Amino acid sequence: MDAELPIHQRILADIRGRIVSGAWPPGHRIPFEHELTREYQCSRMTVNKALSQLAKSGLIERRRKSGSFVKRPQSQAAILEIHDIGTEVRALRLPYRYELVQRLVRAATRADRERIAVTVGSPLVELTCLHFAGVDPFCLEERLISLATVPEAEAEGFGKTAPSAWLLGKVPWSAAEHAIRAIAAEARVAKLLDVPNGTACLVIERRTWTDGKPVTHVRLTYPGDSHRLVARFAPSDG
Amino acid sequence: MDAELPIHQRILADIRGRIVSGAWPPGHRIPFEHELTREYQCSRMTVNKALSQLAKSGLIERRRKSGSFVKRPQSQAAILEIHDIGTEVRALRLPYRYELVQRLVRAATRADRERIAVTVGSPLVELTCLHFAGVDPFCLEERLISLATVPEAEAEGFGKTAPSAWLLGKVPWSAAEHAIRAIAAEARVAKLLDVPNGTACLVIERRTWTDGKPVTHVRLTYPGDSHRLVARFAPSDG
DNA sequence: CAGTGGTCTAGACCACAGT
DNA sequence: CTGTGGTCTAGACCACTGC
Repeated sequence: MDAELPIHQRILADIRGRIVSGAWPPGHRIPFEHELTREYQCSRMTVNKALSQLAKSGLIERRRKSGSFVKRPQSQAAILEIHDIGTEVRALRLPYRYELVQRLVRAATRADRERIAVTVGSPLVELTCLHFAGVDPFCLEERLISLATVPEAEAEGFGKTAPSAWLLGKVPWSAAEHAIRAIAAEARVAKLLDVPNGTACLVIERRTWTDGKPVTHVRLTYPGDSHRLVARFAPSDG
Repeated sequence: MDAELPIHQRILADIRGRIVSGAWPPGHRIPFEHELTREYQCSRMTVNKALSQLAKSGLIERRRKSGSFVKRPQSQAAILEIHDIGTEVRALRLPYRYELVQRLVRAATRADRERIAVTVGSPLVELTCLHFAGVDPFCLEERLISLATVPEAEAEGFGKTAPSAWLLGKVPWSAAEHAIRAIAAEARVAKLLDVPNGTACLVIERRTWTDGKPVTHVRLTYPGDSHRLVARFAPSDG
């Protein structure tokens, strides 16, 4: 039947199947490693590989001297994939256009500290950009970039290149934090997005760090219900 | 300095650090296993454990005969944790209250098929519930449960127990799909949430399956900007 | 063909938590 | 103390792939 999976993957799949199907409910004790060793005719390392992975993915809990137990599903975790806006638009089979509305270089104010964790007075680039799908504004991007962390941003005009793409190629990797909420479009936002005042908008804010230093804060505002974020349940291991 | 990490975790952290810091850019070849074996004075299995994990978490790519290479960051993935509403409210240090507004048992209409993938005519429970934080409505829950998949739901009144908690204990595990968007509250929703008509609301819709069969569709509507979804970047391994 | 990673073994020692 | 999982070793064979 199966296409000759490695032993540890077979063990993992078997156990996961029993948990997912409900045959082994939360709290159920999984056979000890040495029992599985006999059952699958393999060494303990192989069994351990499977069980460690199940533990890491949160399906089971392992306790010394007691054994391994099926965990209660806890916080629903979903993987949210956040794509590049251009890619997003083109996936809708609409022509994509980027437009820089404003670019400022200035010193950070106290108000900026809530958006990007820099000290007051440290240099920033502030960008306002629009992303179009066809003729309609698809997304308003308001961004701060810390010049202390990314000094190269001072020389970049962002007239042609969208800042997200530029940053991806420039700043190596990072930690990030997302916040998603709904707002009513205020006058300035409404005008830029060409929608009536007070239109419900989806706002995604993302803070990014590299090596502990703040890189950028971006606020993406999507008008109306034109945009949906889709996430699938975390399947974790495989 | 370090608190005596296991060797494989030290290797993993070292390599991840070099990738995340940018010292090893995308495309950079990671030392071969046998090289790391010498560097860390450990066996190949230990090195392999670290590298396999890095590969599984998507930071590196491994190719036989060629070696292991730093991957380009691809689609930004963030882990979105979706907690139980009661837990959420209590985390805000507010008293939580659950209230059932309406409970119906009926046959699925064609309109339901967009929400929950059942055949027309198959039996459903339809629930409308409110979750309160203090005296204010915090979240409106509109839910369909497929009685074909979860027949026990017919006997449950949901007067005291919120359906999410009940389902978690009843239906084993599942696949799920989330959609997040912003809407303007229509009259009925606005009245239930005690907000003005047209208030921007955050809507989370979740479809759940078990073993390929549809379990439930739930629409959670959070008024105004009272609610923020927070996601952190997927750090994967650790 | 040769070198890489993928997998596996049959041991071992240790830390830790129940008894 | 005992039994569990956590980690590690020093080998081994194989599959794949680039030369």
